Amino acid sequence: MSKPDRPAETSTPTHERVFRALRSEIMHGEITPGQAITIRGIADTYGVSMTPAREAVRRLTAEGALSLSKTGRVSAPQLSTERIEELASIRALLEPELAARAQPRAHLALIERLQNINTTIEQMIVKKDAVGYIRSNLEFHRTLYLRAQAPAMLAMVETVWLQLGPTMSALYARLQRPNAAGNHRTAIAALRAGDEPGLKLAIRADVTQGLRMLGS
Amino acid sequence: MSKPDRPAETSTPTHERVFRALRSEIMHGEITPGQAITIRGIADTYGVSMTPAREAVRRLTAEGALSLSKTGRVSAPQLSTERIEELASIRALLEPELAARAQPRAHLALIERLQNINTTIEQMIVKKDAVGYIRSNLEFHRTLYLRAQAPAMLAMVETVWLQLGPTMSALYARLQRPNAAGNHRTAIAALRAGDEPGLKLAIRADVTQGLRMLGS
DNA sequence: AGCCCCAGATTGTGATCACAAAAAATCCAT
DNA sequence: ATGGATTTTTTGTGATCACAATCTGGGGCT
Repeated sequence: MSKPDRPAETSTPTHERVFRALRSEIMHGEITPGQAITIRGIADTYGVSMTPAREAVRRLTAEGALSLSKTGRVSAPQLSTERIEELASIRALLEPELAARAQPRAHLALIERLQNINTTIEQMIVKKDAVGYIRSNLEFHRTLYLRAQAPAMLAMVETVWLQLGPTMSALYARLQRPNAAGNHRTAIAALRAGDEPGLKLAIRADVTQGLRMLGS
Repeated sequence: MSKPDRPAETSTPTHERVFRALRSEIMHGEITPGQAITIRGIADTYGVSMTPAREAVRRLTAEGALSLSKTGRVSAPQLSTERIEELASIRALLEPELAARAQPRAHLALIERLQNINTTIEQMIVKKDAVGYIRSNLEFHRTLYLRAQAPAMLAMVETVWLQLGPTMSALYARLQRPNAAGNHRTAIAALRAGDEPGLKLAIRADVTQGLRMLGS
């Protein structure tokens, strides 16, 4: 009898596609701080009209990923030293909690995934690949935090990552990367041992050390 | 002759106006969870076209203030119990820190302002005015945190308030309000005494107690 | 009565246009 | 050539329109 069939699965809207693409670029540091962003530029970069481009920009500015001047011009934000330290503080408050919540749910496969990601991080450090380093570093944290079953808290942390993205990429040379892999190893060991205080400490150290000396 | 003169100071854009108005309504609990929101409805409520209404909705959804179904319909979010507790946890992590940062900068005038707001809160409790209670309660917290000089952290906390707004209003009857004023008094006393641990404890108690038993 | 199906109304989405403000390029007088 | 005024271009903003998907009632069939 062939019911009407539902072949036309509602495709994801254009503004959503553009939003996701831009957000990924910003979070992974592919945008330079202060770089001018124009709505029309986005529109014909992605081959769409102004409307979805504008909506994507609105969402991004709402998340603090883009800052707009009084005249409405948008650009990737130039973060002040105080702002960087503030965002680092937020990470230091939320991420240990996420790690602690993930711990009881972390099984062996997850730990192995984390180790694999960590070797990728080390490779990126050797290759001095800023974008690759940021991407795999965030993947490490996200992989762990996804187990926390705390989507709102994870979303909040991702917003912070987003705001830090362009700055971290621009100041990549000043980033204290050597310790990152070490802190991650400590975290993994604590995860294995079921040592919650140690895990929280390692994550906190990773976050604060990595972002130290970013403004000088 | 006669220089062009600059009388037309660029007025705040329409989408900004609509956004602020909607955001305030949501944060203060004037929207019922699950209530359907239509772009055209917003548009002719505020006497504007669809474009700025859509942009306001986009920003609000980016903040989690509105949730949209797969079909694109938007509504005030129905928070699950787990989500409520998660948001309460975020408040419990961030707000004590904001209070602690505000403390060294808190002078006498601020403390008096807080006391005045607190008496207003008590009046709202007596009058059983849900919206008034939420509004003045948030004003109490915001007044304190503004002194923390931590705009990013405050913005993050406001986002959480925004997400909780409709639910808090709907479940107003279950809110443990009697203790609110008491916790606030404890916080004020700690503020006066320069007792940072006491202040952080009072704020944490206020946040967690107030939101306890919101899902049953 | 219960259920299904279809027509009409509602709604989100994307494109296009007109307009004003701002930025950039150009020109002119010194 | 240089600095300031002016013209040209760029850009954000808001409105309107067309279209498809969705939702809503109503009517007819079993």
